[in-house]
Amino acid sequence: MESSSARSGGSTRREATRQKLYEAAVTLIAEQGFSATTVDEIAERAGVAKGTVYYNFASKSVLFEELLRHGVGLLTASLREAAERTDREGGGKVDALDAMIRAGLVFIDRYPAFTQLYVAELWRTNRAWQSTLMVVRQEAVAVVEGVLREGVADGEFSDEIDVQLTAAALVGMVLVAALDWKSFQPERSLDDVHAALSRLLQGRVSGRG
Amino acid sequence: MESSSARSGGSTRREATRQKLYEAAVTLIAEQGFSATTVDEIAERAGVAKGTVYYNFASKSVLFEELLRHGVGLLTASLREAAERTDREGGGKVDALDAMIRAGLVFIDRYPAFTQLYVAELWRTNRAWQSTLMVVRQEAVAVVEGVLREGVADGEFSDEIDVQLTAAALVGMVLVAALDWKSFQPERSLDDVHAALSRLLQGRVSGRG
DNA sequence: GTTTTTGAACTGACTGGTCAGTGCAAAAAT
DNA sequence: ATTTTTGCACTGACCAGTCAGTTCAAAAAC
Repeated sequence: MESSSARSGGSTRREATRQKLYEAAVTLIAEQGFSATTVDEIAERAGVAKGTVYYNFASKSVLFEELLRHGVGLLTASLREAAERTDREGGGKVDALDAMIRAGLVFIDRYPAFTQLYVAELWRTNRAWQSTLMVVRQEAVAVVEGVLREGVADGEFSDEIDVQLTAAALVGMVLVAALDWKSFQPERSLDDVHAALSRLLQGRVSGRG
Repeated sequence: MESSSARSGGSTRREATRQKLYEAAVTLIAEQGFSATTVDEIAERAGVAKGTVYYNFASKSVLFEELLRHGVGLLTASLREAAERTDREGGGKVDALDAMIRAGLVFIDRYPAFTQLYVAELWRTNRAWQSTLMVVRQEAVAVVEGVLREGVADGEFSDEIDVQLTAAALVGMVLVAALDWKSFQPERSLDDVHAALSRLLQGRVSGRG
Protein backbone atom coordinates (compact mmCIF):
# COMPACT_ATOMS: atom_id res chain seq x y z
CA MET A 1 0.00 0.00 0.00
CA GLU A 2 1.06 3.50 -0.65
CA SER A 3 0.94 6.29 1.89
CA SER A 4 -1.53 9.05 1.16
CA SER A 5 1.23 11.48 0.23
CA ALA A 6 2.11 9.41 -2.80
CA ARG A 7 -1.53 9.29 -3.78
CA SER A 8 -1.62 12.29 -6.08
CA GLY A 9 -0.13 14.74 -3.59
CA GLY A 10 -2.04 15.14 -0.34
CA SER A 11 -5.72 14.32 -0.24
CA THR A 12 -7.95 17.15 -1.33
CA ARG A 13 -10.78 15.89 0.79
CA ARG A 14 -8.87 16.33 4.00
CA GLU A 15 -7.74 19.82 3.06
CA ALA A 16 -11.31 20.80 2.29
CA THR A 17 -12.42 19.59 5.70
CA ARG A 18 -9.69 21.55 7.43
CA GLN A 19 -10.72 24.65 5.53
CA LYS A 20 -14.32 24.20 6.64
CA LEU A 21 -13.14 23.84 10.22
CA TYR A 22 -11.06 27.02 9.96
CA GLU A 23 -14.02 28.96 8.70
CA ALA A 24 -16.34 27.66 11.37
CA ALA A 25 -13.85 28.23 14.15
CA VAL A 26 -12.90 31.74 13.09
CA THR A 27 -16.46 32.99 13.20
CA LEU A 28 -17.38 31.37 16.46
CA ILE A 29 -14.20 32.33 18.28
CA ALA A 30 -14.43 35.90 17.03
CA GLU A 31 -17.93 36.14 18.44
CA GLN A 32 -17.51 34.32 21.72
CA GLY A 33 -13.84 33.96 22.44
CA PHE A 34 -11.74 30.80 22.53
CA SER A 35 -12.86 29.32 25.83
CA ALA A 36 -16.53 30.07 25.31
CA THR A 37 -16.51 28.26 21.98
CA THR A 38 -17.00 24.53 22.20
CA VAL A 39 -15.58 21.93 19.90
CA ASP A 40 -19.10 20.61 19.41
CA GLU A 41 -20.18 24.00 18.09
CA ILE A 42 -17.25 24.18 15.70
CA ALA A 43 -17.98 20.71 14.39
CA GLU A 44 -21.66 21.42 13.97
CA ARG A 45 -21.09 24.70 12.14
CA ALA A 46 -18.57 23.02 9.85
CA GLY A 47 -21.01 20.22 9.19
CA VAL A 48 -18.73 17.42 10.37
CA ALA A 49 -18.66 15.11 13.36
CA LYS A 50 -16.77 16.00 16.48
CA GLY A 51 -14.34 13.16 15.94
CA THR A 52 -13.34 14.69 12.63
CA VAL A 53 -12.04 17.76 14.43
CA TYR A 54 -9.72 15.54 16.42
CA TYR A 55 -8.81 13.53 13.39
CA ASN A 56 -7.57 16.70 11.72
CA PHE A 57 -6.15 18.59 14.68
CA ALA A 58 -4.43 17.36 17.81
CA SER A 59 -6.53 19.56 20.09
CA LYS A 60 -8.72 22.62 20.23
CA SER A 61 -5.65 24.78 20.94
CA VAL A 62 -3.73 23.38 18.01
CA LEU A 63 -6.64 24.09 15.69
CA PHE A 64 -6.62 27.66 16.91
CA GLU A 65 -2.86 28.05 16.58
CA GLU A 66 -2.84 26.81 13.01
CA LEU A 67 -5.73 29.10 12.27
CA LEU A 68 -3.71 32.07 13.55
CA ARG A 69 -0.69 31.15 11.46
CA HIS A 70 -2.84 30.69 8.40
CA GLY A 71 -4.58 34.06 8.78
CA VAL A 72 -1.61 36.23 9.63
CA GLY A 73 0.28 34.60 6.79
CA LEU A 74 -2.31 35.98 4.39
CA LEU A 75 -2.07 39.47 5.91
CA THR A 76 1.72 39.59 5.86
CA ALA A 77 1.85 38.50 2.26
CA SER A 78 -0.66 41.15 1.33
CA LEU A 79 1.23 43.94 3.10
CA ARG A 80 4.50 42.89 1.56
CA GLU A 81 2.97 42.78 -1.87
CA ALA A 82 1.58 46.28 -1.45
CA ALA A 83 4.93 47.70 -0.38
CA GLU A 84 6.79 46.02 -3.21
CA ARG A 85 4.31 47.03 -5.84
CA THR A 86 4.54 50.68 -4.81
CA ASP A 87 8.31 50.38 -4.92
CA ARG A 88 8.27 48.95 -8.44
CA GLU A 89 6.00 51.74 -9.57
CA GLY A 90 8.50 54.29 -8.32
CA GLY A 91 6.35 55.68 -5.53
CA GLY A 92 7.86 57.14 -2.37
CA LYS A 93 7.62 55.66 1.09
CA VAL A 94 4.53 57.67 1.93
CA ASP A 95 2.87 56.00 -1.02
CA ALA A 96 4.04 52.65 0.27
CA LEU A 97 2.55 53.38 3.70
CA ASP A 98 -0.64 54.47 2.05
CA ALA A 99 -0.78 51.33 -0.07
CA MET A 100 -0.27 49.23 3.04
CA ILE A 101 -3.10 51.00 4.80
CA ARG A 102 -5.31 50.09 1.90
CA ALA A 103 -4.06 46.51 1.90
CA GLY A 104 -4.86 46.33 5.60
CA LEU A 105 -8.35 47.64 5.01
CA VAL A 106 -8.94 45.19 2.19
CA PHE A 107 -7.84 42.36 4.43
CA ILE A 108 -10.08 43.40 7.29
CA ASP A 109 -12.93 43.92 4.87
CA ARG A 110 -12.50 40.36 3.67
CA TYR A 111 -11.76 38.69 6.99
CA PRO A 112 -13.39 40.77 9.71
CA ALA A 113 -13.88 37.82 12.02
CA PHE A 114 -10.25 36.88 11.89
CA THR A 115 -9.21 40.43 12.65
CA GLN A 116 -11.51 40.58 15.63
CA LEU A 117 -10.16 37.38 17.04
CA TYR A 118 -6.59 38.47 16.46
CA VAL A 119 -7.00 41.76 18.29
CA ALA A 120 -8.79 40.04 21.14
CA GLU A 121 -5.98 37.59 21.71
CA LEU A 122 -2.90 39.62 20.88
CA TRP A 123 -2.09 41.13 24.25
CA ARG A 124 -3.17 38.29 26.45
CA THR A 125 -0.52 36.60 28.51
CA ASN A 126 -0.20 33.12 29.96
CA ARG A 127 -1.92 31.40 27.12
CA ALA A 128 -0.75 28.32 25.32
CA TRP A 129 -0.40 29.94 21.91
CA GLN A 130 1.31 33.07 23.26
CA SER A 131 4.62 32.39 21.53
CA THR A 132 2.99 31.57 18.21
CA LEU A 133 1.14 34.83 18.40
CA MET A 134 4.29 36.84 19.06
CA VAL A 135 6.16 35.38 16.14
CA VAL A 136 3.29 35.95 13.81
CA ARG A 137 2.66 39.50 15.04
CA GLN A 138 6.29 40.40 14.55
CA GLU A 139 6.23 39.19 10.97
CA ALA A 140 3.38 41.55 10.17
CA VAL A 141 4.60 44.61 12.07
CA ALA A 142 8.11 44.13 10.68
CA VAL A 143 6.83 44.91 7.19
CA VAL A 144 5.64 48.33 8.36
CA GLU A 145 8.81 48.93 10.34
CA GLY A 146 10.86 48.07 7.27
CA VAL A 147 9.17 50.71 5.16
CA LEU A 148 9.59 53.30 7.90
CA ARG A 149 13.29 52.51 8.22
CA GLU A 150 13.85 52.77 4.48
CA GLY A 151 11.99 56.07 4.53
CA VAL A 152 14.27 57.40 7.24
CA ALA A 153 17.34 56.11 5.39
CA ASP A 154 16.55 58.00 2.23
CA GLY A 155 15.46 61.13 4.06
CA GLU A 156 11.80 60.98 3.22
CA PHE A 157 10.92 60.58 6.92
CA SER A 158 12.39 62.52 9.82
CA ASP A 159 15.18 60.58 11.46
CA GLU A 160 13.71 61.47 14.81
CA ILE A 161 10.73 59.18 14.48
CA ASP A 162 10.55 56.13 16.68
CA VAL A 163 10.21 53.33 14.16
CA GLN A 164 8.82 50.68 16.47
CA LEU A 165 6.28 52.87 18.20
CA THR A 166 5.21 54.59 15.03
CA ALA A 167 4.69 51.28 13.32
CA ALA A 168 2.56 50.04 16.20
CA ALA A 169 0.56 53.27 16.20
CA LEU A 170 -0.08 53.04 12.46
CA VAL A 171 -1.21 49.45 12.74
CA GLY A 172 -3.48 50.42 15.62
CA MET A 173 -4.93 53.30 13.69
CA VAL A 174 -5.94 51.07 10.80
CA LEU A 175 -7.06 48.20 12.99
CA VAL A 176 -9.35 50.16 15.24
CA ALA A 177 -10.72 52.42 12.53
CA ALA A 178 -11.50 49.39 10.40
CA LEU A 179 -13.17 47.45 13.18
CA ASP A 180 -15.26 50.49 13.95
CA TRP A 181 -16.15 50.82 10.31
CA LYS A 182 -17.29 47.19 10.11
CA SER A 183 -19.13 47.35 13.41
CA PHE A 184 -20.85 50.72 13.27
CA GLN A 185 -20.83 52.06 9.71
CA PRO A 186 -20.69 48.99 7.49
CA GLU A 187 -22.39 50.84 4.65
CA ARG A 188 -19.40 53.12 4.05
CA SER A 189 -17.10 52.30 1.18
CA LEU A 190 -13.54 51.18 1.55
CA ASP A 191 -12.37 54.18 -0.46
CA ASP A 192 -14.09 56.47 1.97
CA VAL A 193 -12.41 54.93 4.98
CA HIS A 194 -9.10 54.85 3.19
CA ALA A 195 -9.36 58.55 2.40
CA ALA A 196 -10.00 59.42 6.04
CA LEU A 197 -7.00 57.47 7.23
CA SER A 198 -4.79 58.83 4.45
CA ARG A 199 -5.65 62.31 5.56
CA LEU A 200 -4.73 61.53 9.13
CA LEU A 201 -1.46 59.90 8.09
CA GLN A 202 -0.41 62.90 6.10
CA GLY A 203 -1.25 65.36 8.84
CA ARG A 204 -3.96 67.02 6.82
CA VAL A 205 -6.31 67.12 9.79
CA SER A 206 -5.20 70.31 11.38
CA GLY A 207 -4.66 73.33 9.14
CA ARG A 208 -6.84 74.69 6.35
CA GLY A 209 -9.13 72.27 4.50
CA MET B 1 -13.87 58.65 41.31
CA GLU B 2 -13.57 56.49 44.36
CA SER B 3 -16.13 57.98 46.74
CA SER B 4 -19.22 55.82 46.81
CA SER B 5 -21.37 58.89 46.19
CA ALA B 6 -23.86 60.12 48.76
CA ARG B 7 -25.79 56.86 48.90
CA SER B 8 -27.20 56.29 52.35
CA GLY B 9 -26.46 52.60 52.76
CA GLY B 10 -22.97 52.73 51.25
CA SER B 11 -20.94 50.78 53.76
CA THR B 12 -17.21 51.26 53.37
CA ARG B 13 -16.37 47.72 54.26
CA ARG B 14 -18.48 46.28 51.52
CA GLU B 15 -17.08 48.73 49.04
CA ALA B 16 -13.56 47.65 49.97
CA THR B 17 -14.44 44.01 49.31
CA ARG B 18 -15.92 44.90 45.95
CA GLN B 19 -12.78 46.82 45.09
CA LYS B 20 -10.62 43.82 45.94
CA LEU B 21 -12.82 41.65 43.74
CA TYR B 22 -12.55 44.12 40.86
CA GLU B 23 -8.81 44.12 41.09
CA ALA B 24 -8.57 40.35 41.22
CA ALA B 25 -11.01 39.89 38.37
CA VAL B 26 -9.43 42.47 36.10
CA THR B 27 -6.03 40.85 36.24
CA LEU B 28 -7.25 37.32 35.76
CA ILE B 29 -9.67 38.12 32.98
CA ALA B 30 -7.10 40.22 31.17
CA GLU B 31 -4.71 37.28 31.22
CA GLN B 32 -7.07 34.45 30.48
CA GLY B 33 -10.29 35.89 29.19
CA PHE B 34 -13.71 35.84 30.82
CA SER B 35 -14.72 32.24 30.23
CA ALA B 36 -11.37 30.79 31.15
CA THR B 37 -11.37 32.58 34.49
CA THR B 38 -13.20 30.79 37.30
CA VAL B 39 -15.03 32.37 40.17
CA ASP B 40 -12.94 30.28 42.56
CA GLU B 41 -9.78 31.86 41.14
CA ILE B 42 -11.17 35.35 41.51
CA ALA B 43 -12.15 34.73 45.13
CA GLU B 44 -8.80 33.21 45.94
CA ARG B 45 -6.84 36.03 44.36
CA ALA B 46 -8.97 38.61 46.18
CA GLY B 47 -8.46 36.75 49.43
CA VAL B 48 -12.13 36.23 50.16
CA ALA B 49 -14.45 33.25 50.26
CA LYS B 50 -16.43 32.22 47.24
CA GLY B 51 -19.65 32.96 49.04
CA THR B 52 -18.56 36.56 49.38
CA VAL B 53 -18.42 36.93 45.62
CA TYR B 54 -22.07 35.94 45.38
CA TYR B 55 -22.99 38.05 48.36
CA ASN B 56 -21.62 41.10 46.54
CA PHE B 57 -22.51 40.33 42.94
CA ALA B 58 -25.45 38.53 41.48
CA SER B 59 -23.31 36.51 39.07
CA LYS B 60 -19.97 36.28 37.37
CA SER B 61 -21.32 38.25 34.39
CA VAL B 62 -22.67 40.99 36.58
CA LEU B 63 -19.34 41.33 38.35
CA PHE B 64 -17.71 41.73 34.97
CA GLU B 65 -20.25 44.23 33.71
CA GLU B 66 -19.89 46.44 36.74
CA LEU B 67 -16.16 46.18 36.38
CA LEU B 68 -16.42 47.47 32.82
CA ARG B 69 -18.60 50.38 33.81
CA HIS B 70 -16.30 51.26 36.66
CA GLY B 71 -13.15 51.21 34.52
CA VAL B 72 -14.44 53.09 31.52
CA GLY B 73 -15.94 55.63 33.88
CA LEU B 74 -12.45 56.40 35.12
CA LEU B 75 -11.12 56.77 31.58
CA THR B 76 -13.93 58.99 30.39
CA ALA B 77 -13.57 61.30 33.37
CA SER B 78 -9.86 61.53 32.77
CA LEU B 79 -10.27 62.38 29.08
CA ARG B 80 -12.89 64.97 29.81
CA GLU B 81 -10.75 66.55 32.47
CA ALA B 82 -7.80 66.78 30.07
CA ALA B 83 -9.89 68.45 27.38
CA GLU B 84 -11.42 70.93 29.78
CA ARG B 85 -8.12 71.83 31.40
CA THR B 86 -6.57 72.61 28.02
CA ASP B 87 -9.60 74.70 27.20
CA ARG B 88 -9.30 76.69 30.42
CA GLU B 89 -5.64 77.28 29.74
CA GLY B 90 -6.50 78.75 26.38
CA GLY B 91 -4.89 76.02 24.26
CA GLY B 92 -6.19 75.14 20.81
CA LYS B 93 -7.92 71.92 19.85
CA VAL B 94 -4.66 70.34 18.79
CA ASP B 95 -3.44 70.90 22.31
CA ALA B 96 -6.62 69.35 23.63
CA LEU B 97 -6.09 66.29 21.44
CA ASP B 98 -2.53 66.09 22.62
CA ALA B 99 -3.57 66.34 26.25
CA MET B 100 -6.09 63.58 25.73
CA ILE B 101 -3.45 61.37 24.18
CA ARG B 102 -1.40 61.88 27.31
CA ALA B 103 -4.38 61.22 29.54
CA GLY B 104 -4.99 58.00 27.63
CA LEU B 105 -1.39 56.94 28.09
CA VAL B 106 -1.49 57.72 31.80
CA PHE B 107 -4.62 55.66 32.15
CA ILE B 108 -3.17 52.69 30.29
CA ASP B 109 0.03 53.02 32.27
CA ARG B 110 -1.96 52.78 35.47
CA TYR B 111 -4.48 50.17 34.43
CA PRO B 112 -2.88 48.04 31.72
CA ALA B 113 -4.90 44.96 32.62
CA PHE B 114 -8.17 46.77 32.27
CA THR B 115 -7.15 48.13 28.91
CA GLN B 116 -6.22 44.69 27.68
CA LEU B 117 -9.51 43.25 28.75
CA TYR B 118 -11.44 46.12 27.23
CA VAL B 119 -9.81 45.77 23.85
CA ALA B 120 -10.31 42.04 23.93
CA GLU B 121 -14.04 42.34 24.48
CA LEU B 122 -14.93 45.46 22.56
CA TRP B 123 -15.68 44.04 19.16
CA ARG B 124 -17.16 40.75 20.18
CA THR B 125 -20.78 40.10 19.37
CA ASN B 126 -23.45 37.93 20.92
CA ARG B 127 -22.25 38.38 24.45
CA ALA B 128 -24.33 39.17 27.50
CA TRP B 129 -22.66 42.48 28.28
CA GLN B 130 -22.62 43.63 24.65
CA SER B 131 -24.99 46.52 25.21
CA THR B 132 -23.22 47.73 28.33
CA LEU B 133 -20.01 47.75 26.38
CA MET B 134 -21.48 49.80 23.56
CA VAL B 135 -22.85 52.46 25.85
CA VAL B 136 -19.64 52.76 27.74
CA ARG B 137 -17.53 52.84 24.59
CA GLN B 138 -19.62 55.58 23.11
CA GLU B 139 -19.17 57.72 26.22
CA ALA B 140 -15.41 57.56 25.86
CA VAL B 141 -15.17 58.02 22.09
CA ALA B 142 -17.70 60.85 22.24
CA VAL B 143 -15.22 62.96 24.18
CA VAL B 144 -12.72 62.72 21.33
CA GLU B 145 -15.41 63.29 18.73
CA GLY B 146 -16.53 66.38 20.64
CA VAL B 147 -13.11 67.95 20.52
CA LEU B 148 -12.79 67.17 16.82
CA ARG B 149 -16.17 68.75 16.09
CA GLU B 150 -15.33 71.87 18.02
CA GLY B 151 -12.05 72.05 16.15
CA VAL B 152 -13.87 71.86 12.83
CA ALA B 153 -16.38 74.46 14.00
CA ASP B 154 -13.77 77.07 14.76
CA GLY B 155 -11.72 76.29 11.69
CA GLU B 156 -8.74 74.74 13.40
CA PHE B 157 -9.40 71.43 11.68
CA SER B 158 -10.29 70.87 8.08
CA ASP B 159 -14.04 70.52 7.64
CA GLU B 160 -13.41 67.58 5.35
CA ILE B 161 -12.33 65.27 8.12
CA ASP B 162 -14.57 62.40 9.07
CA VAL B 163 -15.15 62.98 12.76
CA GLN B 164 -16.29 59.50 13.66
CA LEU B 165 -13.62 57.63 11.78
CA THR B 166 -10.85 59.99 12.78
CA ALA B 167 -11.81 59.67 16.43
CA ALA B 168 -11.75 55.90 16.18
CA ALA B 169 -8.39 56.01 14.43
CA LEU B 170 -6.90 58.27 17.10
CA VAL B 171 -8.15 56.05 19.88
CA GLY B 172 -6.72 53.05 18.08
CA MET B 173 -3.40 54.74 17.59
CA VAL B 174 -3.01 55.42 21.30
CA LEU B 175 -4.46 52.08 22.39
CA VAL B 176 -2.25 49.89 20.25
CA ALA B 177 0.88 51.94 20.69
CA ALA B 178 0.42 51.91 24.45
CA LEU B 179 -0.24 48.19 24.65
CA ASP B 180 2.85 47.61 22.57
CA TRP B 181 4.82 49.88 24.84
CA LYS B 182 3.70 48.00 27.95
CA SER B 183 4.22 44.61 26.36
CA PHE B 184 7.49 45.03 24.52
CA GLN B 185 9.31 48.15 25.71
CA PRO B 186 8.12 48.67 29.28
CA GLU B 187 11.32 50.48 30.17
CA ARG B 188 10.49 53.48 28.00
CA SER B 189 9.12 56.56 29.66
CA LEU B 190 5.64 57.89 29.17
CA ASP B 191 7.05 61.18 27.87
CA ASP B 192 8.93 59.28 25.24
CA VAL B 193 5.88 57.46 24.01
CA HIS B 194 3.83 60.61 24.16
CA ALA B 195 6.37 62.46 22.04
CA ALA B 196 6.28 59.77 19.36
CA LEU B 197 2.50 59.86 19.15
CA SER B 198 2.40 63.66 19.19
CA ARG B 199 4.71 63.70 16.23
CA LEU B 200 2.49 61.31 14.34
CA LEU B 201 -0.64 63.30 15.19
CA GLN B 202 0.85 66.50 13.88
CA GLY B 203 2.06 64.94 10.67
CA ARG B 204 5.68 65.52 11.50
CA VAL B 205 6.66 62.08 10.31
CA SER B 206 7.15 62.75 6.65
CA GLY B 207 9.10 65.85 5.71
CA ARG B 208 12.41 67.15 7.03
CA GLY B 209 13.43 66.28 10.62
C1' DG C 1 -28.82 43.01 66.72
C1' DT C 2 -27.81 43.66 62.10
C1' DT C 3 -24.79 43.34 58.29
C1' DT C 4 -21.22 41.05 56.14
C1' DT C 5 -18.19 37.30 55.57
C1' DT C 6 -16.77 32.54 55.86
C1' DG C 7 -16.03 27.92 54.06
C1' DA C 8 -17.20 23.71 52.83
C1' DA C 9 -20.39 20.58 50.73
C1' DC C 10 -23.39 19.81 46.93
C1' DT C 11 -25.73 19.88 42.36
C1' DG C 12 -26.52 19.70 37.67
C1' DA C 13 -25.18 21.07 33.33
C1' DC C 14 -21.55 21.18 30.23
C1' DT C 15 -16.98 20.09 27.79
C1' DG C 16 -12.57 18.37 25.94
C1' DG C 17 -11.03 14.39 24.49
C1' DT C 18 -11.50 9.17 23.34
C1' DC C 19 -12.41 5.10 20.77
C1' DA C 20 -14.59 1.21 18.56
C1' DG C 21 -16.66 1.07 14.49
C1' DT C 22 -18.51 2.56 9.51
C1' DG C 23 -18.16 3.83 4.55
C1' DC C 24 -15.80 3.98 0.57
C1' DA C 25 -12.66 4.20 -3.34
C1' DA C 26 -8.39 2.58 -5.01
C1' DA C 27 -5.21 -1.36 -5.20
C1' DA C 28 -4.34 -6.20 -5.25
C1' DA C 29 -5.52 -10.74 -5.92
C1' DT C 30 -8.13 -14.05 -8.18
C1' DA D 1 -14.10 -8.92 -14.65
C1' DT D 2 -15.02 -9.87 -10.13
C1' DT D 3 -13.88 -10.44 -5.50
C1' DT D 4 -11.14 -9.24 -1.64
C1' DT D 5 -8.21 -6.30 0.94
C1' DT D 6 -6.39 -2.05 2.55
C1' DG D 7 -6.34 2.12 5.01
C1' DC D 8 -7.84 6.96 4.99
C1' DA D 9 -11.38 9.92 6.51
C1' DC D 10 -15.00 10.27 9.25
C1' DT D 11 -18.61 9.17 12.94
C1' DG D 12 -21.07 9.88 17.37
C1' DA D 13 -21.99 7.81 21.80
C1' DC D 14 -19.52 7.94 25.86
C1' DC D 15 -16.49 9.25 29.91
C1' DA D 16 -14.13 11.67 33.40
C1' DG D 17 -13.47 16.02 34.87
C1' DT D 18 -14.77 20.95 35.56
C1' DC D 19 -17.34 24.92 36.84
C1' DA D 20 -21.14 28.37 37.94
C1' DG D 21 -24.13 28.81 41.17
C1' DT D 22 -26.61 27.34 45.76
C1' DT D 23 -27.07 26.48 50.53
C1' DC D 24 -26.44 27.32 55.21
C1' DA D 25 -24.84 27.36 59.86
C1' DA D 26 -21.74 29.83 62.30
C1' DA D 27 -18.44 33.43 63.07
C1' DA D 28 -16.81 38.10 62.70
C1' DA D 29 -17.34 42.90 62.15
C1' DC D 30 -19.90 46.86 62.73
